[in-house]
Amino acid sequence: MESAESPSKRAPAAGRGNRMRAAVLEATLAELTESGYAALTVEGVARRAGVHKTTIYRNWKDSDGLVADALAGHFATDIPIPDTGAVEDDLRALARSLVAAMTTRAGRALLTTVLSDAARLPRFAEVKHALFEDRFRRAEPVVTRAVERGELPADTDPAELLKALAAPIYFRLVFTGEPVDEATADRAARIALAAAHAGALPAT
Amino acid sequence: MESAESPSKRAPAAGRGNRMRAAVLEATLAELTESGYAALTVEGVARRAGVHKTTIYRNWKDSDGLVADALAGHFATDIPIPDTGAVEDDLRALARSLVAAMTTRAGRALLTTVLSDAARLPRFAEVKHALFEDRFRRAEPVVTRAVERGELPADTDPAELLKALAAPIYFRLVFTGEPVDEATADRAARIALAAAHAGALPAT
DNA sequence: CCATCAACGCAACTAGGAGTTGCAATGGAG
DNA sequence: CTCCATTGCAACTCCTAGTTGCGTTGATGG
Repeated sequence: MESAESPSKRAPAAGRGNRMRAAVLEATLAELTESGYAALTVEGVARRAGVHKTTIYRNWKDSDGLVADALAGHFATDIPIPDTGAVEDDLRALARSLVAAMTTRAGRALLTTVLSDAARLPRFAEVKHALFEDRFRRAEPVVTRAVERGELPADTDPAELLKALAAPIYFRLVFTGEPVDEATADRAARIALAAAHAGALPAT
Repeated sequence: MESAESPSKRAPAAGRGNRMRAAVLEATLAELTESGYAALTVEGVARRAGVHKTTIYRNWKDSDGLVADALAGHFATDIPIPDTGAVEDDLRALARSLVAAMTTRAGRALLTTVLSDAARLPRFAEVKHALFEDRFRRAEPVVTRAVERGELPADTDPAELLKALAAPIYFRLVFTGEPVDEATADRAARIALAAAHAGALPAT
């Protein structure tokens, strides 16, 4: 998404903008974590970043673009895809990775932000999509391998199984507010596996 | 939660305040549905309700109290508890009721509001609790009856089963944005049932 | 090493919502 | 029909969004 170079002109000062950008995005995440999306102010971010608000407005279209950038950066780290040779272990590993990523203070707050009504903005929808669709697609081999090994019914839908795995974890995180730990992850794996074995997750 | 009567004074004009209150709460829901929580303004609500903003400030502590009241009112309608004699039918009925309640435009928008960072305020936490804990508790007989009939393992945790039922539905609603219909409800019932039969939902 | 110019700092705006206050208008209970 | 609680209204203060013009700075090419 970076703009093309204009070779006739002098190169724009390289490190300065990047430092500023990093400071602002970090400050945005911190503000979101502490106060939430509805309470976010550009001036607050500017103060925390040690930057003037005009600088922010010159680099981001509006505060939503800023938040979207910050979230995209934070959730850019991919979850490792396990391959132990046993579905149950793989699913448990996936679930535990998810739990670990979402139980940090920042993870919770930023998840909340992604789910807030900001989600009606296209930029946020993209971040959300990357978080819940693309990530899941990357993990699908875990299921297809298990099917090939004969551990799961042949018509098991990989995406559906992964959603059945993630749903109980996100549900506790976001809705009931109950503690979420490795036991939660293991239980989610057990539920998803039971559903798959029972043939409750057929490809449509 | 109504204030105690003061018998020595004249009775406060009865119908007026109630009409105003209803108009304001309805306007609040409409604004939330259209624009979301972050974009909500007291003046906007006042305009839509045909009321002056001072009136709102005199009747509600702040805009959060207003939103909390509106949400509590909207979600006050309870879901009917089925008792068909067969767990599978009961669970399907519960799931379908949930889907019906949450797939209206207002239902989606208000669910989003409950999940927004407004949730860090105590008033919203109460609404959320009523929505996700109390409701579930009311539905627990569906599970206990099934256990008594021998349809489910004796150590099945009612709350866990109901959460396993609701989780996939909410997950699609809130996270992936996929369409949610009766087929989704039926699949959720199948997943929850498979997990229960497999003994994956034991009481802790 | 240093001049240059893009990017940043800064002040001063406009616009609008949050939340408050004093007073006038009104409508419902008695 | 009267009275007074409640609402309408205007005029505030304070804060943030977002913009503009100009002065300042610092990284880079020469």
